[in-house]
Parts: sequence; structure tokens; C-alpha cells
Amino acid sequence: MNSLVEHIKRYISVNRKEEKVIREHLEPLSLKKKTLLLETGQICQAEYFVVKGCLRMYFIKDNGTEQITRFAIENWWMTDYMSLNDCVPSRFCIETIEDTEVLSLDREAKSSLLQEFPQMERYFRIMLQKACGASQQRERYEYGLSREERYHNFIALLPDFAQRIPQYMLASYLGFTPEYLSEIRKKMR
Amino acid sequence: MNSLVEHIKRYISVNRKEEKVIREHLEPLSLKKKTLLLETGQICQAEYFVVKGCLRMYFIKDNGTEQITRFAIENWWMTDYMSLNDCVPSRFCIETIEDTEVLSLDREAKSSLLQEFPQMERYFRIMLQKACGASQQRERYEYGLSREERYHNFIALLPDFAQRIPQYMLASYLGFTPEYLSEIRKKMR
DNA sequence: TTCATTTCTTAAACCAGCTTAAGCACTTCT
DNA sequence: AGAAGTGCTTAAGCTGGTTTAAGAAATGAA
Repeated sequence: MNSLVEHIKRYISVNRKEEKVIREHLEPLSLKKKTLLLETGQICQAEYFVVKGCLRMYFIKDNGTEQITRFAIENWWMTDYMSLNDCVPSRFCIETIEDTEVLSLDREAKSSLLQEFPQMERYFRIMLQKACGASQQRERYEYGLSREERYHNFIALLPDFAQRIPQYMLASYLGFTPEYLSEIRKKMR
Repeated sequence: MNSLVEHIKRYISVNRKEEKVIREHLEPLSLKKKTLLLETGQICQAEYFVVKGCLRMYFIKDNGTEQITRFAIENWWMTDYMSLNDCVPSRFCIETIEDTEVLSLDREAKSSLLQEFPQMERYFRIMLQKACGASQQRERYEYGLSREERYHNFIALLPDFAQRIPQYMLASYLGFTPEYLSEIRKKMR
């Protein structure tokens, strides 16, 4: 819980009372590895702040395989924005990769939090601007680099994280097969 | 200018005086086809709301060709968020595709607008949530569909817009060559 | 209405990355 | 300890999509 409050204080000022309001609106969850927070078909009810551990977001392709589209580690928010905003069934799953602690902020809690402490509008706006920047950055990598280059790029940007997750998840996120990843790694040796 | 005020009023309430504040902070620009609003290397200074016409965002790949990553039509905002947020040189260009009218909101104007009329934090937060939803949706198409399927999907989703822009721009946006687009179209006949 | 430029199409050769199928090396459970 | 599952690698054959190069059609300027 403290890590979120610290995070918010980086962007807006928060007094004692406001801090209490924040704490009251978030629900801490301790989750085992491979716990689903959101499943295809459900209407996404909350956004999640990762205190410790790691989440992945993925969807099921027509051929039945999983396609990972995002990871979230410490101090990142994750949710299905379209499902949450418009109350439509999600086409994504969100799952823990490791044992993970998150803070859950559900639809009503967010709306009430924003009413009681409107400066949070600013915090979320800034977070979302960062998220949009990251999306645009990622588009550059997706379209500007070959799959092999994307792999090397990812390792260079996030070497520790690349060690932390199974290779096949990395392959899925980067948009290719585990077999092809093996070939890339063989080339490097 | 009216179209933006109308757009804002869909999400927050705006009185006479506040409406005036909004108007004072935005600069209307009338631009000819192929005008650059942002060029690689510049630090992005503003975000743009499209009143009439159409923008594209693209970057130059290592092989020298253009890769389009986004379009913006009437009632959409466009900017390079990373360059704007962090004052770093942009690696994108933003250009008009047709003769276009935009409202420009530069860094200082936005900050002053948010101070004078804090409810705008809410408007921008909601816009950004929608943008994030659209990004996630698009990721599903990128990774879940073949290039040919992506083409059919795009035509089905935005038939009018597909007519409005040159084919080669559509091919670039969808991540393939104009030659391949020609083949797909031939197949359909 | 003519010329120049931009956009779109065709076709053949080519290649990055996929599929399939098998074997190996870990973990984790009983 | 053994069985069962999970994750990683190898290799051969295949395919979706690219490249190159040329020409046809549309658009716009003069």
C-alpha cells in the first residue's frame, strides 16, 4: 500500500487525510502464481497496481494459442481499458506470472475516490499520458524492427526482466514462436 | 473551435466563463495538405485536436521508408506523448494528409488551462483512457490477425476512411507493402 | 491538352519466420 | 525413486509476404 502512496506523491501532493482516503479505496490482494485476475468474457471491474510480482495480459488467438500483449511489474497499473470504460466483455486475460501482491481499485471505488479527492484525476491523467507514450514507443519497435532485432532490443532494455520470465512468454510477447527464439539464441553463441 | 467545446461538454459540464477560458488557450490553425506539424528530432510542443481533415503520424525506418503508426480524423487528439511529456526529441513526424483545421494546445497553454479550469484534468483523463483502450484493441488486431485479415478488418471497421486516403498509406499503416495490398485486392475481384 | 508526377498493378524470384515432430532436461508431485 | 508434466532445443520442409523492376492509370500543374 505504501508503494502506491509513494508513487502518487511523486506527481501530486497528498496530506494525511487524503492519504487515508486513498488507502480506504484500495483493496490489497495477495495472489499465487498463475492466478487469473480477469478472464475472457468477463466485464473488467477494476484496475490493478502491482506492489510486488508480475502480471501478464494475453488473449487467445483463433488457432487456440496465447498471445501476450503486455507485462506489468512493480509500480505499474494494468487493466483492460475498453472493457472497464465501456462495460463490455473483455477479450483479454490478466494473470499473475509469479506470486504477486496487487492493489485493486474497482470501478465504484475509483469513481468515489475521484469525487472525494479530485487531484487524483491529475495523477491518473499523468499515468495515462505515460502509458500512451510507452505505447507509441512500442509501436516504433514493432514496426521498425525485425523479430530478431526486437528480441535483442528487449534484452538490452530490460535484461533483468528477461531473466525473470519463461522464454516462451518472451517469444509470445515479441510475436514469434519459442522455436524461433531458440534459433536466435543459437546464432548468438 | 465549437467542435472541441461540444466534445468537452460530452464529458464534463462547462459554463460560459469556462468556455471562454478554453477558447483562449487554443490556437486554431488552417493547414494545407502535406504540412508537417512535427518533424523527427524536434521536441513536440503541443497536442492537436482535429476539427476538419486528417493527420498521420509516421517514422522513418532504417531502410529509409516511412512507417505510419496512426491516423487522426475529426474529433481526435494527436501528439507524440513521450516527446511532449519528457521534452525529448521526437522520433515521429505528424503531417496533414488533406487540407486540415486543427486546434493546437501547447505545453504552457495546457498547464495554464488545467490550472484555471481543473475539471479539464477529468476530460483529458477520460480521453486518454479511451486512447489506451483503442491501443489495446489495436494490439489484438496486430497480433491476432494475418496482414490480409488486418486489411479486411480495417475496411470493415472504417469503410469511408479507407476510401479517403491513398492505398499506399493504408498499406504502410497495416504494416505491409503496397504491392501486397494490390495482390489482396486482386484476389477479392 | 499536354507533360510530369504520383499512385497503383503485375509477375517472378526470394527469404524470414512458421510448422511439425522429435528428443532432452528440468521441476514437481506421489 | 519414479512418473508426469513443463519448458527448451534441433532440424527439415513450407508459406506468407518482400523485393525488384516494369508498365499502366490517375491526378495535378501549366
